[in-house]
Amino acid sequence: MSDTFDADGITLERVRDYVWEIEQAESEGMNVPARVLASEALLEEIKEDDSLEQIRNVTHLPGIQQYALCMPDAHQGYGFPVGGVAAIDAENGCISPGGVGFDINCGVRMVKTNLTYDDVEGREEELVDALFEAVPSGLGGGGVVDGDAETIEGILERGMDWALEEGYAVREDLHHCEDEGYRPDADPSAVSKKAKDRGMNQIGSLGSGNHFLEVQRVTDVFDDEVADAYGLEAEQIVVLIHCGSRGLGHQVCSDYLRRIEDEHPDFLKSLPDKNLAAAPAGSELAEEYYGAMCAAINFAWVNRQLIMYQTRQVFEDVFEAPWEDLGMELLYDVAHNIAKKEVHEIDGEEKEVYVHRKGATRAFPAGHPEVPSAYRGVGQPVIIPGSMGAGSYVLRGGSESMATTFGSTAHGAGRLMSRTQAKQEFWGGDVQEELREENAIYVKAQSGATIAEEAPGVYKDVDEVIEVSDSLDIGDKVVRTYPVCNIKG
DNA sequence: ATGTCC
Repeated sequence: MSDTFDADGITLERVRDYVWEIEQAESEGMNVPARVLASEALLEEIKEDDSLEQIRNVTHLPGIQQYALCMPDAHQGYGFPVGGVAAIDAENGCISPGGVGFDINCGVRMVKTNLTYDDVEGREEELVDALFEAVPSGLGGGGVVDGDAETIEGILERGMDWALEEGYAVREDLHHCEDEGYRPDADPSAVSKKAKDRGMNQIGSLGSGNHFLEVQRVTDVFDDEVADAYGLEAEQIVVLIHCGSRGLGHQVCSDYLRRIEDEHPDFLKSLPDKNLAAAPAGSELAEEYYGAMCAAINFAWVNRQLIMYQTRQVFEDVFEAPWEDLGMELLYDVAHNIAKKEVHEIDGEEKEVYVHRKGATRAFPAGHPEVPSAYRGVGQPVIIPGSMGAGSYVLRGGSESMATTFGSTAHGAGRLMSRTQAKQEFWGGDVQEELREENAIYVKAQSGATIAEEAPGVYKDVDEVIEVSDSLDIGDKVVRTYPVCNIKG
């Protein structure tokens, strides 16, 4: 077992199993070291793109605490790597839109059912067609709800509370959502009219890219006690919904990147990559971005709620029973592109930090006060989608997450290649046919190109990613699922 | 991710 890993000019030292460190070079402007949580096999893949340079650049941000982190699914992104975690002093540091990502509150929710695979097998096409019909997907406009200006304000201001008031949610849905589906710091007045206009006709829509709705079956139970607390068991049918804040969140990110360039040019010039653009903590711009981002977070939660609402209707039609009788409770909804003010113990003292999780999932452990009461005894559910050919995992927040990763773990399998490269390697129709004939997985998409971009071979091995999380006790395996049918943009 | 460039 070697103690260093040479990644083409960047040297990583092994701290312990699955923990690698890029030493802090103060002369180069690094404020802290960088850490990468990965097996050697994953590190071999991670080193092939710019992730390691990017995470080293992140350590230059003023006020960053302890170390910048790459989760095991890391790949290169815009400024920050996707799969990046950075905790930055909320008083004397900064907040970075690039550390959140364009798709603010991209995230995942899992809906349970009391159906088993036997109930669905042979009816996949009927189900996938009905879901495709009921859930708007693809680029551009068209949502479940036709919004006006007042609707948008309500959603941005109140998040899932809006959905409850309007009859799209039941109270229990809010309890099974990170932050109860509502960020009180949201400031709709900090969201541009252009962003609101883009969101207006996208309320309740999947979007494109890696976003999808997938019916799955539970294939493996790793922890009986926690699975029982979550209400999950072998052969059970569940539904996974993966999407974000659509054009609205994208526009918020673009607007504030532009304003940082205009209003803080000197600060920007001091950073190694202009795509790391950050607003100094305490500045008016930092407050406005935080308020706008929180509003976009609320929008994304309503978006996933409306897609779940439609899913419940579809199951009622197809399986001819009220959704309550079908056991279609929300297990949990997690955000994986987000920055939040949180208090963490750092060097023995409690400190308020902006925890940036860009392609990383909150993974709070048992006993944490922010874990909903139903799950507080075992830790929060962490939902990690794999590719449409691999299946997904439910983890529980692990005992070491607070000490190791500011309460975070991975968010997916992580890409192995760019979308452009994926389209050269795969053809959508072939991928779709192979999944159906060899794996009995029914995929329906607006665009063949999207299927190629999201082909299973485009992703890292989700089992390997989860092994790292489980071994480090930051997110522990509870159940694994396998796809039944999938709709996407 | 995204009305894949204002």
